Amino acid sequence: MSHDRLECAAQIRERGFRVTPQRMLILDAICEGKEHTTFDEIYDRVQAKAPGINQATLYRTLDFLCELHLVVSAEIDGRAVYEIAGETPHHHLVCHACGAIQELPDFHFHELRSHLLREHGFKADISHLALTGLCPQCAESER
Amino acid sequence: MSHDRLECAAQIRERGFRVTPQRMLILDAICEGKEHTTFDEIYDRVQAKAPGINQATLYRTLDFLCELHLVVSAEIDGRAVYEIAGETPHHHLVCHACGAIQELPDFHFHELRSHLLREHGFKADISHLALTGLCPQCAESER
DNA sequence: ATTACTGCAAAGGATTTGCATGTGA
DNA sequence: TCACATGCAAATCCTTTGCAGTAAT
Repeated sequence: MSHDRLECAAQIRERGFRVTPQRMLILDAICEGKEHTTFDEIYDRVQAKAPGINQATLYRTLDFLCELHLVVSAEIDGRAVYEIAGETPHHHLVCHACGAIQELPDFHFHELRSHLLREHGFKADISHLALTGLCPQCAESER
Repeated sequence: MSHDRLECAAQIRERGFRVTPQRMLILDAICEGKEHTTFDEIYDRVQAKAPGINQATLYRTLDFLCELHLVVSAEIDGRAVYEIAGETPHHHLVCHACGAIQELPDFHFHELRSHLLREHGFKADISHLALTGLCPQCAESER
C-alpha cells in the first residue's frame, strides 16, 4: 500500500472525514520531504503555498493523519518527525554526538516482532523507531 | 554493578561532584519505585520528606544523574520515566490501549545491537527502551 | 575559601483548547 | 443543511534559565 496524495484523499473520505485543501496541502508538504520531516519544515512548506494556515490546524491535522495511519511519526530528540506511511517501513539510527541520521530497514525487527508476539502475546507497533547511539565517525573519535 | 544509594554517593564524589541531601533524597525516591518512576512521583516522594525541594532542582538533578549513568530514563508516551541504572538492564512493552506495562529483558536486543555494530558501525545505546503496541488482552478484544 | 549546588521567580517554547466562523458532503 | 474543520487567541503544560544566596569539600 503505497500512499500517494490521491489514495490518502480516498482513505479520508472513505472513513467519513472530509477532504479539505488544508489536509491536502499538508499531505503534499509531508510527501515533499523524501525522509522524515519536522513540524517546522511542514509548516514552512505549507505557509509558502497558503500563508493563511494556522499552527493549531497543523497540529490537529498531523494527529488526525497519524490516527488514520496515513502518516507515521517518530520522536527524534524530543521533537516529532513525520513521514508518509505505507512506504517500505524503516527506522532511524540517530547519532547523539553529531546528529547524523541513518536509515535502518525494517527487517532487523522482524524477528523481534514475531518473538514478542509468540512469547509475550504482545503485538508491538514498531513502525517508525528512532534508536540513538554513536555513528561510526563519532564512535571512533570518542576513544 | 548494582547501584544502591551508598554506591551512588561514592560515584558522585569520585567524579568530583558534591553529595548533597537533595541528591540523596532524589536517589532514594527513585529507588523506592520498584519500576520506572515518573517525574511527578519522584517529586511527590521527595516533597513528602523535604517540602522545600524545588522542581528546577529535580530537573537538574535528574539530568545530572542520567549523565553520570546512575539513572536511566525512557520516554513513555511523551513523559520521561526514571529508574536506577545498573540493575539488570531491561525494557518495556507499553500497551497503547490500556496503558499496561510489561518488562522485557535485555537479551532480546543483544543480536540487534551487535548486528548494528557489525553491519553499520553504529554503537546503539539501547539501555532503556519503551516499545508500544497492544498487550494480549487488548489485542484480543480488538478483533 | 572555593565554587558547585540550590531556590526562586520569571521566561521560554511547544502543544492544546474554546469558541465563532466557514465549508465539504 | 449541518456536522466537521478551520482560524484565532488565550490558556496550559513542561522545562529551562539567570541570579543571588547557601553549603559541601
